[in-house]
Amino acid sequence: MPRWDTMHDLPTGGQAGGRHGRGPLWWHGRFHGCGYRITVPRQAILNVLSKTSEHLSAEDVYIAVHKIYPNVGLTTVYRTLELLVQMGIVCKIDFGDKRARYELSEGPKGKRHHHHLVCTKCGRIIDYTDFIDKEIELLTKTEKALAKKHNFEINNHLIQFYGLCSECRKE
Amino acid sequence: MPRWDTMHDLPTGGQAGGRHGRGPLWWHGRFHGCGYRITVPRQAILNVLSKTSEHLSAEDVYIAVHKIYPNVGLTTVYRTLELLVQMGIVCKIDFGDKRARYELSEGPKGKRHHHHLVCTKCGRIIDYTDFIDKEIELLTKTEKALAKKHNFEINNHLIQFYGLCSECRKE
DNA sequence: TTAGTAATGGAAACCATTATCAATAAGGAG
DNA sequence: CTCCTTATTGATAATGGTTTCCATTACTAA
Repeated sequence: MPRWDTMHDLPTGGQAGGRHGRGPLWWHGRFHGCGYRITVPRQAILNVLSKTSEHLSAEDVYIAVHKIYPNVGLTTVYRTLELLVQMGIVCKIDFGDKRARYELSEGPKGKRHHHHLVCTKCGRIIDYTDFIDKEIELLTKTEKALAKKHNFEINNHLIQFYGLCSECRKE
Repeated sequence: MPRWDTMHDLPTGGQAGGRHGRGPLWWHGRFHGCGYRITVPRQAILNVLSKTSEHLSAEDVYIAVHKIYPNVGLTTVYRTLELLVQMGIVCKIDFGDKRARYELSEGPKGKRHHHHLVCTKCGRIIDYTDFIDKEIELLTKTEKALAKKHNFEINNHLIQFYGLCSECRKE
């Protein structure tokens, strides 16, 4: 049974190194800077999010973490995800299926920035990155104008398309 | 106490006439066409939605309807809103405050088409219509390309900006 | 080592939304 | 207008994702 005092056996390296070009554990600084502690559950949760390109629900994360650290509770998963969202490290997305989903965020200008096509019938999600450049251009312009007109400080945006995926169109 | 057999006292005219240029009760045809019945609760709910420019939650609608027709239940409100969404008459929006909100939809090309600025601190919602033309242009282009590439039939889209409203920026 | 405080996890509470099901009313046929 | 069929309704109970509580545990600094 895993123990809380064995943090060192956590697989912390892996993809994180190259993916963001910030070396492994790049988020440690962020945590320390905010006065947050680096704990096993938090590392495990971030690790799960780093290793997938899927849109995980809190329960998905819980199950994945639970396989390695059965002691981590669902409550902690929710709390940690909320914390990460608030820190801007993770994006919380709603696809209309009654459960929030989470993915690592890379900021609007990041390489992996994408939006979603949501199938309203089967719930399938397709990520797309097409037109991102023009999108960013328009968004930037819009953001500036809106910020000026409404004195609104824009930090994030959401774009989603809803419709029927190729499978569901057949029927 | 209102009775179910007094449908005729429902205020059905009013804004509906000019707003859509379709005359009052324009949705009656839609209902009949789908085989749906026109009932007091449904009329009352559509009436409430027609008379406001706010983003009402199911409970908001329930309370408003309840003032005139105390017999209408919350369940029916949920059911009717769901039906209207499915018919495309109403838009269901999620602002991240845990409750769905509803507003009359006017289609992407309609005059009143707008998007939202959501204050992540106080929850305030600001409608905006700026850049709608350019937005529509990009969206149309994007929709076409995505539909082609992913064989996805796009029926709707969602754009939202998140940030801090003028009030919340002060603190 | 020792406080002091952040973090955790199990259980219970929350609360918007749905399912159930008997009672009721809309709309068409006669 | 009346009857009949079936959609619709509404009170209540159930659901299920998310939060709250709170006693326990584990970092961190001194």
